[in-house]
Amino acid sequence: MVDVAAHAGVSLKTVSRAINSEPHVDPVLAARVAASAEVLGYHRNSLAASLRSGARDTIGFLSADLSNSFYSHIAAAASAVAVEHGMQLIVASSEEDANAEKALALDFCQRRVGGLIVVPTASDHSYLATEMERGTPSVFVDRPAHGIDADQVLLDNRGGAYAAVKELLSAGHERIALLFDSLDIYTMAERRAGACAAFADAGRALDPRLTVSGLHTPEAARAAMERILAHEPAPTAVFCANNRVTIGVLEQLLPLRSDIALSCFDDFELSRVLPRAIRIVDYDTAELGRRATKMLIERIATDASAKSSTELLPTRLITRGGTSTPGG
Amino acid sequence: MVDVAAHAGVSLKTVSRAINSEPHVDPVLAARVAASAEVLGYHRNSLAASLRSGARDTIGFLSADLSNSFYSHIAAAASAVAVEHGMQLIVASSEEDANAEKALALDFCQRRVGGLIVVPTASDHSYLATEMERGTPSVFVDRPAHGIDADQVLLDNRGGAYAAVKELLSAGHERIALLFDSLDIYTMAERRAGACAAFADAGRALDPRLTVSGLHTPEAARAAMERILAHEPAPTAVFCANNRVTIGVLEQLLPLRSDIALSCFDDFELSRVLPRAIRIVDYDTAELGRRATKMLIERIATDASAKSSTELLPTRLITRGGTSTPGG
DNA sequence: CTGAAAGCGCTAACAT
DNA sequence: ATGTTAGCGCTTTCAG
Repeated sequence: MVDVAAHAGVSLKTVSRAINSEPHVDPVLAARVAASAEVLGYHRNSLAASLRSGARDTIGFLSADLSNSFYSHIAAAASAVAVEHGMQLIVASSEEDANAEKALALDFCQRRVGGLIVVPTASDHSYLATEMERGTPSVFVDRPAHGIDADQVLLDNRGGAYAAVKELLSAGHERIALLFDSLDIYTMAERRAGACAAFADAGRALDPRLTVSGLHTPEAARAAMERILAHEPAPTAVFCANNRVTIGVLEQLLPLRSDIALSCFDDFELSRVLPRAIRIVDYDTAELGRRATKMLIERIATDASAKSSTELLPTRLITRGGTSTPGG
Repeated sequence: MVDVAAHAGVSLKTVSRAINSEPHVDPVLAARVAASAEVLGYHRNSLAASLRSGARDTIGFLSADLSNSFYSHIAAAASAVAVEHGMQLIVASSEEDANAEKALALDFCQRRVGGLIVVPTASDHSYLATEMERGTPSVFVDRPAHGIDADQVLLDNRGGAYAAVKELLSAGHERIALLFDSLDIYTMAERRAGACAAFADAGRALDPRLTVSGLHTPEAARAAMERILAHEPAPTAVFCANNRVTIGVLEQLLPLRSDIALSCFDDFELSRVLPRAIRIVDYDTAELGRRATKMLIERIATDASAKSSTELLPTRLITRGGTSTPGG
């Protein structure tokens, strides 16, 4: 930069102003600076710039599992919004490890990110309180924060499950199987609560023999479905609480050409191609990332003192597969 | 940091050494420094550190389309390798826009990234030559670089297509339809070349009425398949050159309960659940990202002068769907 | 509208 | 093993 200043015959500060296209710079000088920069192959060092100015133009995105396409979609949407606002997204994945999450979050803070978007794993996030006070706000996505008061963007898990199960009940289904992943997972507990509420509103209770949780893989879900079909009078409907469960259940039911009604949380690739119809609790994944990023940028811009808020993204029931959405 | 030094009663440099846990530091002093840092709530500023030391501990990942799960898987794998090596990944998506790609790449360079991993869109990458000379190496993933000599990690598109089509020919199929996306896309041209080679080796020529390209969406592929079935004697086998084509073809064929043999490039979610068997040219997506990151880190570590290399990742033929992989 | 000086937080290169 | 001094590349005062 000093070289550019010398070459252009102006002061360092003028180069700085010209490079950043600040107002009140003589266009002639600005042009001369630009020319000199070009000749000398000058490249601005934005690290050095932000060191002195304290500007924070990058956002840290900390996912529990980036190779899960659900979260990578969120990250992609977040990145787009960040770039739109002249910021960049740094991403890292904690691989569902609470210690890794903490280490990565702190590393992001050392890099002086403007803020953190976290898909949390760790049960305790109080270590972020210090960072927030020091000027690094966080927003939590998909799962709530614990031990700390922060902005959040969550899905309406409870409402979505409620709507799906209520629909099955209204259709007159007497025997409804409910299949969940581990109830330790926040989203699962919420979805179960929604299902329970629908049953309660219909004046009915869950059938414990048709309600299974802890199904962590498609294979576990498939086996659970097989067991239910073998030992009980067949259910007339099944509610699958996430897409892994759905896939397992489909593996079991499709070959049987079963006409058991299916209602499932989470859409998935190829759901349209299914040879049978299926109801899906759908939502806008990218919107989770967009909303979180906007909230964070908003919080960075205004003062951190504002009360933290939680946004609940709506879900909707759609039909997929069968002949219902030809070519869709 | 000066405060910490004062509090601990040592010099600035000792604090620096202690914080970075350099060797040759009195453990007693180190402990005192750590304690003071804790008390004062000191956080290292890694931006300032790398400004002075010139260290470059972040990698820029520039994807053509991050919301495409294929690329986000690559990014996730790259991030994991980067973190393993004490670096972080910054990601951005050019959204298949050559200008955006250039702007983002240059922005990464301004941030003094250690190197760039690029899933290219732009046809011309000569603008990166300057950056490479100035010490920012690039490696290209999935698609080759143009107008510049750089490291690359590509799929064996040609070999995979060759194997798939050869298998169909060996099985005695007389009428094989070949469906491609636009041949302007590098991977498509390669896959077509592989298919042609298989035909040539069998002493046969492609049937132009059964060979369609430019199928950019599942719907276009579905319509193409419909047209072929309507106007020609039905093919006994179809080769789909990517997963969007495959989905479109499945939308057309599944409702018909057709037993036309299917051989498709790219695996996809739910392929196992298909009610019919399908041959798939499969590969390790994450490995693309891992290899690229390792190549880049290697190149950063050694001198940039080494000859650039191209790695070709192998593909393999697998069977999915039907009853062939129960529960798999 | 332009410039000179000071300094962001840290580390490299010497001392000691 | 520890301290001193200079300076990374830029921006921010504050003067002109």
